[in-house]
Amino acid sequence: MSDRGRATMKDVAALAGVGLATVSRVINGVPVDPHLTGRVLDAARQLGYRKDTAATSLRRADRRTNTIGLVLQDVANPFSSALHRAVEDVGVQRGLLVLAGSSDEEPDRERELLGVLRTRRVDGLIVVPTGAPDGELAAAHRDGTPIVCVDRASPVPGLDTVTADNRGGVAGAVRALHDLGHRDIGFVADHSSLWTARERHAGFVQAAGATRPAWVRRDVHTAEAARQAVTEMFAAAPAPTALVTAQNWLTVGARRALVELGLHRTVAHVGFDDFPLADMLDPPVSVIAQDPAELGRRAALLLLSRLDGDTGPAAAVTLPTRYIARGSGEIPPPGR
Amino acid sequence: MSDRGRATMKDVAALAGVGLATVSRVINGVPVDPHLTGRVLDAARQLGYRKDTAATSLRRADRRTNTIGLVLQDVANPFSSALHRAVEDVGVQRGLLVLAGSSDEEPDRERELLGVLRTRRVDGLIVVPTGAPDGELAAAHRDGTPIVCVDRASPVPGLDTVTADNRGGVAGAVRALHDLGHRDIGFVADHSSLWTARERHAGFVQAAGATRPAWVRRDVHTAEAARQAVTEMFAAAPAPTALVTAQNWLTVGARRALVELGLHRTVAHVGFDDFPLADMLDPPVSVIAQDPAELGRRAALLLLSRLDGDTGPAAAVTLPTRYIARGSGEIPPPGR
DNA sequence: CTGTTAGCGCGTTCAG
DNA sequence: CTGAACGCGCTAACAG
Repeated sequence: MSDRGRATMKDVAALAGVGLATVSRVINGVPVDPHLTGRVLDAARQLGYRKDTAATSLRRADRRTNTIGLVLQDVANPFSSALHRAVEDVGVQRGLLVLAGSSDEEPDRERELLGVLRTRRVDGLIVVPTGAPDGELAAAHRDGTPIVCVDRASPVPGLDTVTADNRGGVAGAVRALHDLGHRDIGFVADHSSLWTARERHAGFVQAAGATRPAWVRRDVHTAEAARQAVTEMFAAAPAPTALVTAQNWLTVGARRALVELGLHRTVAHVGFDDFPLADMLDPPVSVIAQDPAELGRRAALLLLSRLDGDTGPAAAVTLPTRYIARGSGEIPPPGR
Repeated sequence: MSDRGRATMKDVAALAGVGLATVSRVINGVPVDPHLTGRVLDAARQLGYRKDTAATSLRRADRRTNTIGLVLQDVANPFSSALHRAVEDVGVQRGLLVLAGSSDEEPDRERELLGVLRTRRVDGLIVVPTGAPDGELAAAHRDGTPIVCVDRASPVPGLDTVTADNRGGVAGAVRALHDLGHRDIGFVADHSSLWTARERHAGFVQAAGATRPAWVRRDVHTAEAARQAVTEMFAAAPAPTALVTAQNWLTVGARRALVELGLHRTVAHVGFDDFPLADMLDPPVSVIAQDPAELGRRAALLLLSRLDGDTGPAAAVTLPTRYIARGSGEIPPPGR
């Protein structure tokens, strides 16, 4: 055996005094004479043998690497990391490892990541697509790599998707505000290049109808920008009596502005997407919650079924959202 | 060429009308006749060729896979995911991909993950160790795989470590409370099996000296358990005038208890580890902050230097913590 | 059931 | 400079 570098099957075979294929069989659980099995396992243990996944997948007929690629917006983002964890949990039961990367919403970075993952010959891909037309995604699809888009619609036709009912969630919350008596409702959303932001806006328009343009702020991307947008919105007269913010960081920035203006107990406020400690603010923040873990779990299960040979038409799973009334969304308009 | 499955170097060579080795040279940037280079690149583009990382690393002399393994407590935990992102950012500049997994503090799961990562022949490992003696870690070390332990001390002698100054951070915060006049200080910490929990406790003891046993609660693992522990601590007389909680979820649970008891504006409270929205609670929560991203960045840089051949003795980097005064820790004791 | 042999796709000799 | 031959560690097909 070589003592620099790891032991190989050949080393194990030599030490156990059996053929190479017998070692392969034992290691892979193919029935073999129990006596030989013992000798092989002993030799393997003695040498600290671990089989080489790269060589295995190179030789196997199906070329499986037991690895799936996961392209997220940002692995450090709570939404993304909850999704990541759910994918990991499903994968681990099948012996799949996850290669995760962050696109930061940049199409170039997304392409690069997908390229590297393709080079790694991952068995499948789960992607939160930036939405830009993406040759790598299309190429991976043509290569026959199963791909599931999650959280957002696919930029490439024919891919499985798992998304939340963004539109319906916002529309429902707006209707609830309307039922409370609110007629003047403001709206703050993220970059319109994002499918989710467009969907949430569509839900708002669907339920709120036409409103003053100054009360609808789109392409707001950071908590700080949301703080400014909301400050402006409520500095001018007339101001809305209720506010819907379409992303969790925007919700936090908006709340900060409302506190600064002394309006946080006066203006009704509902955010899209739940966040930690939302219930510990004063008043607690009502939200339209989606379940990132469930999005990830469903995407992973869908991918597994494709890996198992399911060749049915592309699935489009839509998961419901859930309104969580905590207080901030239940404030009535003035004079009611 | 094969149309099912991807194009190989052979396919590219055939299409370009050159030898296999020439394609290899062009793809790997070894100088080649510019005319041939063009033909090869054209053919590669035309076939959507991507070189196969598995085959590459199998054949290369150094066996590099350009992959590093990252074993975290939980990829979905904000601390872990911030660290993950920092590792990714350092790695991406070197073309390294990250295989991340969650140990959930379970030694068995940790061992299994490390085993799989070893099978993948990752170039290096960054691990938040559970602390249990771990044969896989030791074996990987013996194999010559560079390993950096981060956030916690290494269970295996001779590994590089990057940790925060847990002990000094807590001791400093306790001294600040003492300077404010506090003499009766409670303490709540996580499982004593965790190195960080033991260090933070040591820092508390070092600065606070002997206190009533009922005011020191260890092995408290969840926000809910912290809520109960703090409720009990302040239900009995005498109760402390200040409280230090040694982990962010425990801090949140403790604050919940203080609010329920109506003591959140009366009892001084300092938490270890910052968390989102700590500044938006009332009163804002003072914390001993560590920088998970910096921990990850330093660990990754240390790993890279090992990959570059640094064979110096094991490094033990300790990063300072930073006290963030927001209000809750600046409440004086009654009658002062 | 076991052993032998031939490649998987690529990098790296070695001749030309 | 280029191309042919070899082998990395393993599995699949075959022969015994």
